[in-house]
Amino acid sequence: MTNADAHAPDFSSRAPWRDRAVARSLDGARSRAEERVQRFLDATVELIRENGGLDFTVQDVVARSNQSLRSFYQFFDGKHHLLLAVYEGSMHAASVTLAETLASESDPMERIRLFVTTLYKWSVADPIEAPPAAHLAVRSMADFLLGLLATDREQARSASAPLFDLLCDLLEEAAQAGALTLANPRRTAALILQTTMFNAYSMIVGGDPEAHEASAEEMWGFILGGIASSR
Amino acid sequence: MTNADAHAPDFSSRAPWRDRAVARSLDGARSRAEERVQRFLDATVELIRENGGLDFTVQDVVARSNQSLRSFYQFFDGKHHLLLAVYEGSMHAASVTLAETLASESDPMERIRLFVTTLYKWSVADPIEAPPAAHLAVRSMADFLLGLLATDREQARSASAPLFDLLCDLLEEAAQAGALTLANPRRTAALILQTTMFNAYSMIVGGDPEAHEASAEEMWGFILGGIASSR
DNA sequence: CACACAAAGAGAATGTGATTTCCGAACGCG
DNA sequence: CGCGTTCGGAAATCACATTCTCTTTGTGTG
Repeated sequence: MTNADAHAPDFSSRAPWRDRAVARSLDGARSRAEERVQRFLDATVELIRENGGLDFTVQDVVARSNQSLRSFYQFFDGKHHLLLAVYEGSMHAASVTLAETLASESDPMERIRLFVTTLYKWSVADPIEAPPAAHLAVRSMADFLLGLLATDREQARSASAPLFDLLCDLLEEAAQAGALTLANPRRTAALILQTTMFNAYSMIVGGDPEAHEASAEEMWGFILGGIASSR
Repeated sequence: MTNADAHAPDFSSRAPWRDRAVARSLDGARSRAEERVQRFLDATVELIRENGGLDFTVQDVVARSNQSLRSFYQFFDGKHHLLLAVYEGSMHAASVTLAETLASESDPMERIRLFVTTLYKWSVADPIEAPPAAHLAVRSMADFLLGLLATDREQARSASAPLFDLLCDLLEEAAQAGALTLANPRRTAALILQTTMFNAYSMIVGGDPEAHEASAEEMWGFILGGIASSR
């Protein structure tokens, strides 16, 4: 959030006047704090990408971001809250990127298909060669997410909301267009998300850990059937 | 595995002759070792059931089973291997119980439906009020399973094999009977298992965390559509 | 300019668990 | 009876998360 996105001129990197102005106007302290928080988040994302999982230490995050333990615990309640923040950011970024991707497609059903296959690819992707946007391969955070589901249902729900809401919209769109009839759009959306995001399980258990390309369509077939029949 | 199952006479609890015979014939040491391993496993299952998760210490397991840390590390490489053993046992027990349940039903499609709805109930059940058999609510071990998927694909695969194989058989049965046409039974089986076992996600994300009863059928509808359309 | 002070870094101290190690008692066997 | 293996008990070690203390630095004020 520190940097403007790529479509707009990048004021932040060359414009000392702006820094000064912002620092002076908006309480200074606040923006400085936000910048420090962001440095922690960025360092965390880097670490997750590098080792494809969550097995890094808080020390690593601190060192990577050139800050101190003291500051870390000033801004975050603990590692758990850091991960939650990263997860939320990741889901949000994913939904934004997806929405952009979807903009080029107008057929409602086709939009849903694009949503599913794209998210699928991100979920299955090797965490190291990260997905295009600022979000992470879902796989890297899957165990955190499950832990969250067990302990803080409400947080899990709200963190997942961006993707969930987007998919709900897509489903209702399709329903409006008469391409689909749904008894319960919300639960259907949840089932689709679940099927897509936890696909690592079936990839591995079902053998053939290679054939990635084929299976995106295969899974879409499965989901499509599930949707279509629920009328 | 220490006790014979309920359908057979229980030789183990009253039959000193048998204990002696076994101990003398099969190398003695081996059976004694197996008994000790089993005590660790039993204690672990108890602990998981009691607090509905994996947040107990190795010390707890040791104390509960009246053995020593030293012995524990003699038999297991670490907590991870203990959990793996418990998970394998759990999946195996689940597949046995399911197979028994299925025996009373002859229609192939109906058998699949029974498989899915039963496993679903176990997966969603409150871990404390454990499922009927020796296996655990899948939910209690879900985060372990995901960790395993990330680190030891091969182990994850083989541990899940009992359920997977059983479902594969059911699918092929149905295919033989002409009730179904499947392009790739193995991947379909994996998708079904995934959808069923990780349903906690969609239960929570999709809101309505209560309505459990309805959703078993709802999910079966989703899966049925997915299967049926994949011809 | 010197001082008070909040912000931020360095890193030692603490606490919880997992994993290892050491020591001595109990047991099976010649 | 004495020897070697097995195993319990408990202390030692390690890795990390989390806290605490002390020092430095930047800033505004008299």
